[in-house]
Amino acid sequence: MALNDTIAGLYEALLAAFGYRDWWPGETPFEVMVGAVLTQRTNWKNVEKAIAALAAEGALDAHSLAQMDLERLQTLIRPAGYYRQKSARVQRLARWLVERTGGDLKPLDGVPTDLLRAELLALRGIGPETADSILLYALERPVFVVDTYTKRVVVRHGLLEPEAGYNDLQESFQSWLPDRVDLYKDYHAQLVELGKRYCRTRPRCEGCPARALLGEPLAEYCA
DNA sequence: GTCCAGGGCCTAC
DNA sequence: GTAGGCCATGGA
Repeated sequence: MALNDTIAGLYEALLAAFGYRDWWPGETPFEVMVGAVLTQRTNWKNVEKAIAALAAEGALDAHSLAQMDLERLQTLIRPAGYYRQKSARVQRLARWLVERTGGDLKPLDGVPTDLLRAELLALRGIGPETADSILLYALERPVFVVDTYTKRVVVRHGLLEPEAGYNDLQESFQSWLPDRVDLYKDYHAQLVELGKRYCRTRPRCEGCPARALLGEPLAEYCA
């Protein structure tokens, strides 16, 4: 079977197993942007608490966050962890948007995805996954988001070498899949669910819905 | 008590 | 250029 078919088939299998994930709830695209930073290496439940605190403060907009006192921001987002780093990251993102568009997301519509990605990556604290999460989930750009689970699944089943980097994984998925925002969104969500359940640092492969398509994982990962 | 979560940066070899 | 340390809260 061609790899395109395998990867497409894997999505169908995951969808059947887990159901549509309806990922990344958020009242506004800006809230999704903020969440992308807050969720770095952090359980989403904790992020929700931080976002709720920002919402209660009426601060879920670029202007509010751009000018908020840093210590106040730290207090509000504390439940999301790494609050000293994340407060600065969120504020840099907010200030970038204010300078870029006056604080609105609409004016970004005409900006090429590659240019936006470069601008986001230039912000300290915004790496590839955070930038791509913003592009895909907040700005609806067809960019595949790679995370640690994505790499684990792909490498353990021998689809790519362990040396493969973020861009290798991203380009591979984008070559394997049709260029569709809705598919990219849910596929990433499905891979996260798969990873959480079956593909942690210590694999628990019993019942894994990916095995039928991808085969048994390489022995070196099954110790 | 231990593990881990929807990363990214900085520093040392 | 890459391995290792660091950031921090909260739930299982």
